[in-house]
Amino acid sequence: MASHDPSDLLPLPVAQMHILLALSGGDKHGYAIMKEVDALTRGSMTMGPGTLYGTVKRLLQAGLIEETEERPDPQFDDERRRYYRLTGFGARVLDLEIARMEQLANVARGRRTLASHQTELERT
Amino acid sequence: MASHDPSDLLPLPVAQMHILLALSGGDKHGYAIMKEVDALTRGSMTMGPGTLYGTVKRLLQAGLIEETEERPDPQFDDERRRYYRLTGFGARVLDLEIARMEQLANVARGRRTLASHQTELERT
DNA sequence: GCAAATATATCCGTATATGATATATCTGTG
DNA sequence: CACAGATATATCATATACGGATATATTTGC
Repeated sequence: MASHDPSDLLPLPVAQMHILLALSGGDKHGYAIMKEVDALTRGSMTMGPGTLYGTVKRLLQAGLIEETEERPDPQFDDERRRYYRLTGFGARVLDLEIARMEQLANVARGRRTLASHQTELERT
Repeated sequence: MASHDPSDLLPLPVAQMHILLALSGGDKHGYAIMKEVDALTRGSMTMGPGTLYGTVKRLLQAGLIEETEERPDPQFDDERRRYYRLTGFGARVLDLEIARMEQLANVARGRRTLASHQTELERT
């Protein structure tokens, strides 16, 4: 276990954020995470296996996700699968990351709409 | 000058996004960008010179920003300064990146509220 | 039976991020 | 005027992150 303060991990690398977001909808195995990321970004971000498994390893090590033995649907399961779950800590980090993105987007939106006229806040 | 399709550059690395956002408020020199990033993120992201000048170099190379000879306030200027300006291309990329963040944040918000665990969001 | 999809994993080159370090100038204050 | 502290730019080395290529094996559908 590394740091206990979730804000120390911000800003979260994009790949990590995507995986946490995918897992926020429930436990998933690696391959399912890949497809979920594709769906969540409407196909604009395709995550390959290199990014996925490398990032999963980092997330496990940082305690943001954990592997679980529970098989969501034991009847139709595939033995090869390894399921991952968002930890409480991971959920807090994800919430903070979402808030960070929203805050930035809001600042940006404000600027882009004002962009035509030069607001001159005086120099220091 | 690399690719002409702005969406090829997404997702934008965080440092690049911060600098473009800082410049969206008007031309700025390096040191001013650092302080602006600090202000825009309410002090939660402090950008050091290593990140700043390295990233500026990449942004110049990618054609997202350009150096300008115009001195915003020639009377009280500092010769050492190098001013940077968002290009039209850079502005398009920034807009797309903002939209990307908003889209992700919206997806995330939807999920988090369905997650049935009470997050302590400050009441507005 | 066989092809395609599913599933995991690692390697490695490239891209990014960042603290440390260096250098020099400008500004305000005593 | 001397001096400190802020301003300003730049590079280096290291750490971290990303992503294509490759490998291997199983499962599913036809």
